[in-house]
Amino acid sequence: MTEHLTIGAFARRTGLSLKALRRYDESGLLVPDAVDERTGYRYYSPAQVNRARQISLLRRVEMPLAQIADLLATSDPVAASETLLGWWAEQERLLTHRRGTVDYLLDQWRRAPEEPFQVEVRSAPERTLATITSRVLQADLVATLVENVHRLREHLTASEAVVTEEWWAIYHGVVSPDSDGPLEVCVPFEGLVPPVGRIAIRIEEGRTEAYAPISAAQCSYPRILHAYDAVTDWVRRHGEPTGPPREVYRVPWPEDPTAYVADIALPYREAPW
Amino acid sequence: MTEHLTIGAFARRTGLSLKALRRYDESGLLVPDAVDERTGYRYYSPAQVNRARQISLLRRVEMPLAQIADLLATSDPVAASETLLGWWAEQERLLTHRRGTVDYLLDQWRRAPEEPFQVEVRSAPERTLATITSRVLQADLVATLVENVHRLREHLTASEAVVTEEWWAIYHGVVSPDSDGPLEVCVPFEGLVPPVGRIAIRIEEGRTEAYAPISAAQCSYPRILHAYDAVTDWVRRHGEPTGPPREVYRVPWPEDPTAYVADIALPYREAPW
DNA sequence: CTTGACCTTCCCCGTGGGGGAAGCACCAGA
DNA sequence: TCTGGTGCTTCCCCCACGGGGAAGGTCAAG
Repeated sequence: MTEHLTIGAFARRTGLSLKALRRYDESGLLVPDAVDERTGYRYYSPAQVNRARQISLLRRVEMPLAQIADLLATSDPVAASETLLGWWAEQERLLTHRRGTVDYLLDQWRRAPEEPFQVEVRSAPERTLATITSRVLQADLVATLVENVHRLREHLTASEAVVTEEWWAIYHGVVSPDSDGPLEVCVPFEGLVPPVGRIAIRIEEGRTEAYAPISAAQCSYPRILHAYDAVTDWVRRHGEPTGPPREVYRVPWPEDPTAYVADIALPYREAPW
Repeated sequence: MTEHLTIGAFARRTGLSLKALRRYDESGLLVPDAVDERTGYRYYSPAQVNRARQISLLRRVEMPLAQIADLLATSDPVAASETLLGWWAEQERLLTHRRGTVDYLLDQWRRAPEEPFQVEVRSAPERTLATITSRVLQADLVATLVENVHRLREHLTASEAVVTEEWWAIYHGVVSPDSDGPLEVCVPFEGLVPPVGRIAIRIEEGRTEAYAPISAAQCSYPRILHAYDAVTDWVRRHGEPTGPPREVYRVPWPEDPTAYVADIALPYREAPW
């Protein structure tokens, strides 16, 4: 049982190709037990079959070689299991997000005449805001919004400021699985409030903004992208944006999914043309 | 609005990188509206933004460029939707199968001392078989088994042959998401039966086979791989395989998941050593 | 000894880009 | 009109993860 296997025999036993085995040798992931110095022939030991099969399986689920190396370097099987599980959870998360993107594309094609969005213009006054800025991936977006609004409201009411239902989120960067903002959650108020921890207090200048009201049903990804598209297109036709887009929530979340829940707003300046 | 956009402006509007845009130009997937012959500058039209954004979204879900080209060449949005949906279903199917592979690996690490399989040897007599051979991917495996056994039994009983509960499936090739057999479903019988349609009648020689009995719980992917491993290892230690492995079902499917349901069998010859 | 199967290295191919160098092109301000 | 700075061009090399195949050396059985 201590005999050596040639690369071909080893390939048949493990389900790996010759090309793959040579590459894994090169990269150090799976080095033959012995290499004939004269001929360069690779000889594998039967004891290596197990590792090779694990590599084969991990490649079948498309784990990168570098991560396979890390994983198999973990001696503790419990830790290895957790690493693998974590990686796999990430794969499932990615798939879930992609499903949303596919849905959006299907939306565009299927009901081609998507109900149009009313884009309006309004002048927003200067306001004093309490804000929390964070980098967040799409998966954690809703939780982050809810949590930060709650923290801001708690701080403001504890400071005896006057707050309303109104709040908004400014997307300084794209929030997607590949990109994490930054995202600034804002609650406007009246009063005198100190900053604390990650809560900043700042003045937001007055501005003109184009906005589209959306319903609760339209507010979830990916349908919300249609509203962004509509506002962005409108602004491009009438002028140019002067800042990042935002979602403005002005009422409590309604029961009725067709009821108004928020505005997608984009500050802009009219074109000189 | 009929102005041309430089590649940089177009990139910002569409979320595609300069590199990507140049590559899409090269490959014909997204050719600029105009190219200055003298300078080589690419100029895109605003009307191309839509196509570019679709490409961007499809790339985010990792659809290959060639398939994106096909998809966007489809003029009928209904047909395009169906193509996209079909492709997406395939992605989900792949993920489901990969989850099985991951589970198998976790199995190996977590309960390291997997209950060992009893590998026995038996001599199988020559039999007359009715068989259906088909190429099938892992996803359709169970349905194919059930359906083909049913068709074979129907034909045999209609021909007044004597059949028992026993049947088996011979895996002439690996059945996985990447590989589709061939798979031969066999029902042994006594009597005189003509072939019909895809049903073949053949003699199977007697042979010696190593086998491991498994329970219903062990029969589903990926746990069943452990049984295959056990038999294959045993055979390698005692001789060499003389044919493809099979799953032999000898009793009706039991209620109790821990009850015996099948054998994983591998014909083999004793080693000359 | 021959022959066929098996092994070696080497290079090019693919996909979908990223990084960066070298060299023009464009536009605004002085 | 010159001069930046920015933007655009091509070109080449790089990544992962191999597949395909050429050219040539090796092994083992008949």
